[in-house]
Amino acid sequence: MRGHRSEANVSGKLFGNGERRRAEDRRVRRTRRLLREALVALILEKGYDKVTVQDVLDRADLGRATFYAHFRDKDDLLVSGFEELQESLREHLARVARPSRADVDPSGGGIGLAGALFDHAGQQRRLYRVLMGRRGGAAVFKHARGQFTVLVREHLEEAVANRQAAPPVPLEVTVQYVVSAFLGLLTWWLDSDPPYTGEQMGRMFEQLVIPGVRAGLGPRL
Amino acid sequence: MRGHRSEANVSGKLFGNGERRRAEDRRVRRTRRLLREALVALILEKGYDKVTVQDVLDRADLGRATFYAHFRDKDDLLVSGFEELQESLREHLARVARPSRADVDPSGGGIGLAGALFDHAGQQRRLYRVLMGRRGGAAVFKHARGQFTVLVREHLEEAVANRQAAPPVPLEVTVQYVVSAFLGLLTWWLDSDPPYTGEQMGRMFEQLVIPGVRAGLGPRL
DNA sequence: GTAAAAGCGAACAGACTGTTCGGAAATTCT
DNA sequence: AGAATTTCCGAACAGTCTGTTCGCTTTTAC
Repeated sequence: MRGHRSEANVSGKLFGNGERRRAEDRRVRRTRRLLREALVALILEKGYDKVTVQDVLDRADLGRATFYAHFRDKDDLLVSGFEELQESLREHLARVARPSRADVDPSGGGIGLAGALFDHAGQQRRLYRVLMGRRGGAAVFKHARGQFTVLVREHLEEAVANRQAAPPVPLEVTVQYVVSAFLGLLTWWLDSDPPYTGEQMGRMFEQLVIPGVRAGLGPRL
Repeated sequence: MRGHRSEANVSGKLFGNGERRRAEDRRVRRTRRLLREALVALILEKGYDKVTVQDVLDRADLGRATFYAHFRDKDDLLVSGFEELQESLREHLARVARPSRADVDPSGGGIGLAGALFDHAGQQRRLYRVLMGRRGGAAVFKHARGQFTVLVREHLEEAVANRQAAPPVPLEVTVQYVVSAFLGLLTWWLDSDPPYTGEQMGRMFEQLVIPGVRAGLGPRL
């Protein structure tokens, strides 16, 4: 019952004995799992804002002190779920997505980056809905948006790296455009549950957004 | 001290005596103005979520009971500011925007719809930041998004009214795309304060988004 | 000037937060 | 299996915020 999540795994890659990625005390795993499950269920029922720590406690059937032994507050608990998802996404992308610049130049072998993301979201729909949907917590959404913005910015910077003229639209504006369009379509898809597959959403996203990106970045060299 | 805002102005277009839009009790005006000003200032300082009714009361220097005589809760107060802004926007649009379909066919006399919106936001920057920016309240943002979605949907439905073939991308997807891109650029512009005028932002928005809309709606007839 | 409306301020019950404690229970290590 | 450690429990706590009530005072409209 030492500290909070922030302290966990400080040791990095070194572990005490033979077993890699040493499992924590079973009670700890159990408690955290129960808390996360309770939170997710409650968010889907009432929306993040209306869920209190008290609700989570009651649902998970755990003591108050126990919660604060593991998480600083409600946000902290939600973020822990987000980090888990991030790991899963990383693996998914490595498996299905085309190597690079997929969102600017959709001609490679795998599906595009956007498609891969929609795909992953479709598989983990429940969790995505909680983290990214309208019922979810704004804090995590902002966090995710930030990460995603960095990703897109890198892609587009690479795309205009060796041009001479400045693009017709400032790069940052185009970045914001892409991110907004993507997240907007994603959350709409998650929340209103239309009959399109993740792959279809990815294709539609590309049809809509890529022409604008081309226009924003300027003539290809 | 009867009821809340919801009851106000029920009479619609009929007023008791000669004066149109009869002014309310001066104390009422004063109180509401003080509350709104306090809320706006506090949101810009701390962000909507962290502002409590108590804060607003202290800042406005009003009694607790007085607040609840006018507004149901914090959200209600914020929404009242939103409605005020909406009125102002309506007038602004009537004055500067091109008549219709401005976002699909940017060739008319005035500036485009998007440009007009950016323009208005630039003039009322402070209030817009509070209502639409990241520090603002999610509830109002959702509300605004809803209204704006209806507007865009109508425009696009009109644009595809007499086609025979279905568009390559379902209309609703295109609608969500346009709304997301617009609101994304708007909030970014409001929050991070880049050196572009509202008119410039409107033009950039059109450069980025219109190609996608054309692709999404399909070949023009 | 009078009557009606609005503001005041104090007090209230209810909910939630985040922290503390010692004792009870589970788990790990040997 | 037994000892040492870690975690959980549960109750209680001070503190904050909400939304409502009440009788009294002030301001306003007519």
